[in-house]
Amino acid sequence: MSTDLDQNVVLRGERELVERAAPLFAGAREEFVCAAAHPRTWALPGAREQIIAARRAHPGVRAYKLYGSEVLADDTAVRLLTDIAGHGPQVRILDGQIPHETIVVDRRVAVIAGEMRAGDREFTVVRTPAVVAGILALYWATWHNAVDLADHTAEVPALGEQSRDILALLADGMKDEAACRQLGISLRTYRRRVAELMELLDADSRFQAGLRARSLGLVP
Amino acid sequence: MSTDLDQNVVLRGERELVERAAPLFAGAREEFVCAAAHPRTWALPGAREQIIAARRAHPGVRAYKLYGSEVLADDTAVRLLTDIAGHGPQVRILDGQIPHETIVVDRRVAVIAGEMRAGDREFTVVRTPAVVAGILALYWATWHNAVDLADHTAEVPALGEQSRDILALLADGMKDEAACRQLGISLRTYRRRVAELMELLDADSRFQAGLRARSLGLVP
DNA sequence: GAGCCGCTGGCACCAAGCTGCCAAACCAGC
DNA sequence: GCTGGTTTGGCAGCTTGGTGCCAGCGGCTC
Repeated sequence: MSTDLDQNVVLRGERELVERAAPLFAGAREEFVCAAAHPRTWALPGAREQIIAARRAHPGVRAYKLYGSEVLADDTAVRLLTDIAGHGPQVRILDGQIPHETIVVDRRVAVIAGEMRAGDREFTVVRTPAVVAGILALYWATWHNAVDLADHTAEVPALGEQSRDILALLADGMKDEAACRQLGISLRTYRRRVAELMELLDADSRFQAGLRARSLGLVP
Repeated sequence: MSTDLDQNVVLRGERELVERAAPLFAGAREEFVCAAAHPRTWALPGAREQIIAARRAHPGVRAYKLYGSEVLADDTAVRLLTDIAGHGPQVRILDGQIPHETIVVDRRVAVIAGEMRAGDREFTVVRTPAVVAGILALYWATWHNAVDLADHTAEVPALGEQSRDILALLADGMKDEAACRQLGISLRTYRRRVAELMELLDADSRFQAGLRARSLGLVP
């Protein structure tokens, strides 16, 4: 373990992290921000629960948790995060990857996870105020562009193959007449499909449907 | 000036920054990433040009420049950045603020601008690998969600007050009949406006118009 | 004033979209 | 085979959207 004027410390392995930094996490008084690829970041059993329990003892702490979009593919992770979000912390999902876990406590101390080395991960604890502030600045910039977990799970009505085709045709600005011929279905059925789609998107007009479809990323 | 094992250094004032870190910037061999609120960050005359000239001498260096959305309001800044983008560096605009300037050179050294102190700004130079990597991770996450300057200047057809109202009404899913009454104009004129809007958006159908309006961020 | 814009709104007409109704077709399971 | 439920498509009628045409109303210059 190397020390820079006792400001910046490198910890090796989660055990050491838990021993040295857990009190630090639990000691959060105002703000606890965290970015990670996936909630299952703490390999060490119990460490996670310990920290969560400590945090729940201080409900005044604002907690912000940011994850990469890959968690959305993991149902149990989504459930876990939804549960967490129900207990106070704000949870957002970033459209992209978060390769390095980062935690900042009370705007004073940052912990950055690093590479594996000799089977253990390294964690760097940073206290230099300007560096912590710089990390936070980037964090908030990223946070601002991420979307709330609730919005993420609410959306994406999971539509079928044909519905996607129809959306594509609508997006091309094609008339119903031409679109239904292209799909090899009758005009009546095509419009039925569109109506179903609009109901699914909770849209009152086709304009609104286009809007929603774009918002939900259902169309390129 | 305090030193942590000569790894992390705090520099006071731009003069010291230029003296100590300019060679570092100019020495970039692979990658030069930078985030700032505004390109007019270097108060010291000449420093900026010096660095740019040095960088142009090494065209192999990939340069990434990220700015806050406030620069879009500054015409001269936009022109400057467009010029820069024409010379190789990628320039993106983030939808939000970037309160702390950050520069990372060759994935090895990070410079973070801090507070004013005694009339001078402080700059912190970080070399700790994990911290630099963590900063970069957040940087790229942010970068990924920012949009290219060129896209930004190309889009946004700059529509008037009433057009925005009409977009809002369309987005509400309101019928033309109701919308025109709300605006206090005739149905005929309302539809004229909508037709103009659709031409502006290059849309063949209202669905497509909704799509485009959303893509261009013309509607919340 | 007359004459010339450019914009607006009313009318008419057509095109496009929406939906109820019913018969035909399809697809289980029996 | 038959039977009951679902899906499809045609028809019809209605609503909504789209646009050409022209009259009216400013504001403008000459």
